[in-house]
Amino acid sequence: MKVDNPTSRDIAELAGVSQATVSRALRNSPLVRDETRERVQKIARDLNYFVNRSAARLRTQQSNTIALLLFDETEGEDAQINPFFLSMLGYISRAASGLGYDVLVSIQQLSDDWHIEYQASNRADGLILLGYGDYTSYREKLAALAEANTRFTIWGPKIGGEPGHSLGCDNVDGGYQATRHLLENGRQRIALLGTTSQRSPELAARYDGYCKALREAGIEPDEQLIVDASSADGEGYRAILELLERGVEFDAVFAVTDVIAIDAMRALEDNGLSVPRDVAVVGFDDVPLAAYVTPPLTTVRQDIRQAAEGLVRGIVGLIEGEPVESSLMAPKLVVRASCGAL
Amino acid sequence: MKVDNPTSRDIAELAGVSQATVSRALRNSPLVRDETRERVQKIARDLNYFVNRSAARLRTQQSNTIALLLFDETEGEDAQINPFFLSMLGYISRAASGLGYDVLVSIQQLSDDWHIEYQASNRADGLILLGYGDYTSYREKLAALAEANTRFTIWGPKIGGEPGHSLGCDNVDGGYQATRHLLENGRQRIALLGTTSQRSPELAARYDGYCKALREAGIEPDEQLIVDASSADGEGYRAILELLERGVEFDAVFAVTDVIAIDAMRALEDNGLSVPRDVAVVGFDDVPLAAYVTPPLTTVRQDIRQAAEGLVRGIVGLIEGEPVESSLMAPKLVVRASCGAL
DNA sequence: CTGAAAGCGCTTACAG
DNA sequence: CTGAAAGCGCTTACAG
Repeated sequence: MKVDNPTSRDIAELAGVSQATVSRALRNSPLVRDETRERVQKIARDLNYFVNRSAARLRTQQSNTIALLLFDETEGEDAQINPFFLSMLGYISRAASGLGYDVLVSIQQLSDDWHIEYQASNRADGLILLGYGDYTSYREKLAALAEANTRFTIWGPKIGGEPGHSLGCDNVDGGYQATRHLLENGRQRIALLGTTSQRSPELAARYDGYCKALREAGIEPDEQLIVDASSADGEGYRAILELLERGVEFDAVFAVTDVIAIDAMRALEDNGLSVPRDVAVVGFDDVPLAAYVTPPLTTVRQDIRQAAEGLVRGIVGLIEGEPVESSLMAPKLVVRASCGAL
Repeated sequence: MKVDNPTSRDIAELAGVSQATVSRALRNSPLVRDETRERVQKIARDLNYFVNRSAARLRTQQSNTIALLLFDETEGEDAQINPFFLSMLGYISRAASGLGYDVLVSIQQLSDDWHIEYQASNRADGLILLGYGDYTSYREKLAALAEANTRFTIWGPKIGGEPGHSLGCDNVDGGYQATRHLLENGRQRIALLGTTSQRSPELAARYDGYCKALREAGIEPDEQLIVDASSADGEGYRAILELLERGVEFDAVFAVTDVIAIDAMRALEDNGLSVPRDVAVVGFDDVPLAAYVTPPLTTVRQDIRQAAEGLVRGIVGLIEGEPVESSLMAPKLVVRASCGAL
């Protein structure tokens, strides 16, 4: 009764049926009589038999696997993946598993060109791309994927004309919510720390939302209040210094990322400005640190779980031939102390 | 010249050789003449051909895939995976990819029992288990894996008698380093916040290291200085209050996790004790927050990358039949301001 | 409801 | 150095 690596043939022999019937019974085919099905399944269980997925894959030409390609921005040996994507991974894995798909994870460098291989080699039925939000750098890669009829979905905003399915955060709405919240709390001179360049479409969209909220309140965005800053170390600090140097008055700051915001808060305090009394601050992303800084940072949060589930639904839809549409998710304002509303 | 989903047969036809020769040429077999190999490979490239991995897997009975099973401690819908394991994932993926293996990721609940299936179904050649450090709860599962001849390696300390390969942090050494550092900086009355229970062997080992350092300095561990505390919210705070209530004198605290340490620092400050002037504090883990609290926390760090690479080497060794031994990695003390040494 | 048969696309011993 | 052939373990049309 002990077989080492049992196959469906072994089960068939023990059950006294054909191998085809075993296959049907294990897949709960309605073509099999109840009694037969149960007998076969019991034997399979007793033998610790599991369907050989390699064989099933070859036969069905499906892998029931999704490849999750994480783009690693840091060239070099030390992989530092954006923690936002890392925490998405947990939810992606669960959602995929719920739909019967395995998840293959790979870290990719900008120079890598293996994307197409995943589907072409039958290792995966489709791809989820994380960290490819900056379409401008990846346009060619994405075009090549589409050219090869690869199914993929991407986390990021759709600018228009890009191939493939995407799911993104409505960054315009996020910037709008942040700015509007400051306005509602009586702030009038709201500085923007970030970028207006289309090189970073996600960040530029947050700026657009900022402008929209201001104009809605009858305020024309003021060049003097806008300072360029990236999320690199010290950029937020430097931006505040520049603002102070300009001698322009301001009573609030909207930073397009939490990293910039936290850095900026330090600069404000160092220069004798109290947050939020003198200057209210709002960030974007809700990084784990945001809740722990002093004062705790008001920020805009993207629902990671919803995003993950949307991406999985998207790629599975593409794989199974259902219609899927690219879409944007509404972010949510998380009010803490730094904006002065508490 | 355009074939939709080319197979090795298509390449063979175009190259005017047999399908077997194509297979050999693509795998760089020395049996193939240089000229032939190059001709075949060029055609494959031109056609965007990739070896069908499903077929290769079935034929070779290998998947060249490692399953990474992350244990999720939070039962329920909201997957909150320990960030330490999440960041390990990046390095595991790279190391595996360097050795020619794909990585399949799955989040598992305690109630799940799919572990065996991964290898039995040919989805993976072996498993890496993360978050299964508390052997006592998993002993049965691990025994079942071993019983089924599943190859696996586990992150955690080996207590003795457990089946399978493991790689862990030398927690005794970590606790020893932390305590010894405090002693060297003149602290004599060092409180321990944590647990001595064998239910948490990793934490208990840190306590053992603490005792070892004290005894080496001629100090007998004092029951009065040892307070039970878990990493749950507020436990570190409560532990300090208990210590103060006992009325026992102390000039330093070694907390077995950073979470406890950070919580404890807050309690100390709230009770008018300055860190590190009155009480020096050392934690364990080097969580991201540790560098950002005030004062920055001195702590013990495990080398995530080294751990990841060790686990991958371990499982690949098992798969490829090389001898592998379970081992412990030495952690490293990261000196910041909270211990008073800076 | 069940079985005999074909075939998915490779890899590799065997023969030359 | 190359080819013909077998076979990995399934799933599924086809026939009854």
